[in-house]
Amino acid sequence: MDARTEERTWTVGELAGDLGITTRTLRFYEAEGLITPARAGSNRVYGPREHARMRLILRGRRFGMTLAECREIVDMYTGAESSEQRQLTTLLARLDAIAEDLERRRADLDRTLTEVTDVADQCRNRLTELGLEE
Amino acid sequence: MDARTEERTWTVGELAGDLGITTRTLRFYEAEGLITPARAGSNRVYGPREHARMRLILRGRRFGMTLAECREIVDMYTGAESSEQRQLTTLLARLDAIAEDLERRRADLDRTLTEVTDVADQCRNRLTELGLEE
DNA sequence: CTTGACGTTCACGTTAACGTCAAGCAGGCG
DNA sequence: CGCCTGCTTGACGTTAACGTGAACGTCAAG
Repeated sequence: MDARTEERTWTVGELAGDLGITTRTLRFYEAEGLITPARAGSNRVYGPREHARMRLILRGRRFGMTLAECREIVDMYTGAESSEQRQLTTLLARLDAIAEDLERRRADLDRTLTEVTDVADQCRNRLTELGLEE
Repeated sequence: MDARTEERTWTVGELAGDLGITTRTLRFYEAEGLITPARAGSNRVYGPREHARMRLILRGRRFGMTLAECREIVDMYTGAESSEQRQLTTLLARLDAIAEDLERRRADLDRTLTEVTDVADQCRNRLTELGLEE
């Protein structure tokens, strides 16, 4: 019965619930060419591949990337194995650029984090002072 | 001549150029209550205080915060010294929540970064393979 | 005195990323 | 059978964060 190729599938509603988004978002992303689920008749069928792809996209969104940027990256991921030498080279360049950007963001975030915790510490000190004065 | 209180000032255009944004953005932020520059006649005059405030806001924006969130944070920063005990407590709670969020983002970013560098490494391996085969 | 380069306010336009109906089909259930 | 639930495709509405232009003031240079 070919049981080993039986992969889990999701409907729009299921996947949306699973990912914490709405069905509208899934359909919108499809219209924008970010995902291409299979069809059972007219109904969308999402497989594990689409599930992973969506998680990638959503992570991109969390980092403030536009949908176009998300698509670019996800396409690069999925096309990484099948690429020819020339494409691999340009892909590698893009990946390095992205990594560089991410490291900049990381440094930025670290600075912000220490600043925030510093202010929080000042608050704590001020509070203990106030507590001792009265 | 009270020279020690002479602080550097900027016009809209200067500050915009300095921060890499447009004058429209500065005026918009003012209309939204994020900054309140002084005036020389009808012209806006920005001091070091506004400059720093803007850098804070822009950093918030880089992290994908909305202007409302930026305002909240910046207001908290500047109001940190003058606050009373009750306000300090709620302020501290907010700061801790923000720090927690930032740490989550940081972990997320780290995961992404390692993933990207992993894929890049796979690319490099694949490229050296291709180089050896021919 | 006119020409630019800067500033001002007011107001409508734009884009991304969805939300929100509307109208209709398909299947299961009491 | 009627109803409910969940799917479908449009199509229009919405919000944030500015862009863009109009219409005007002001000051220094030529």
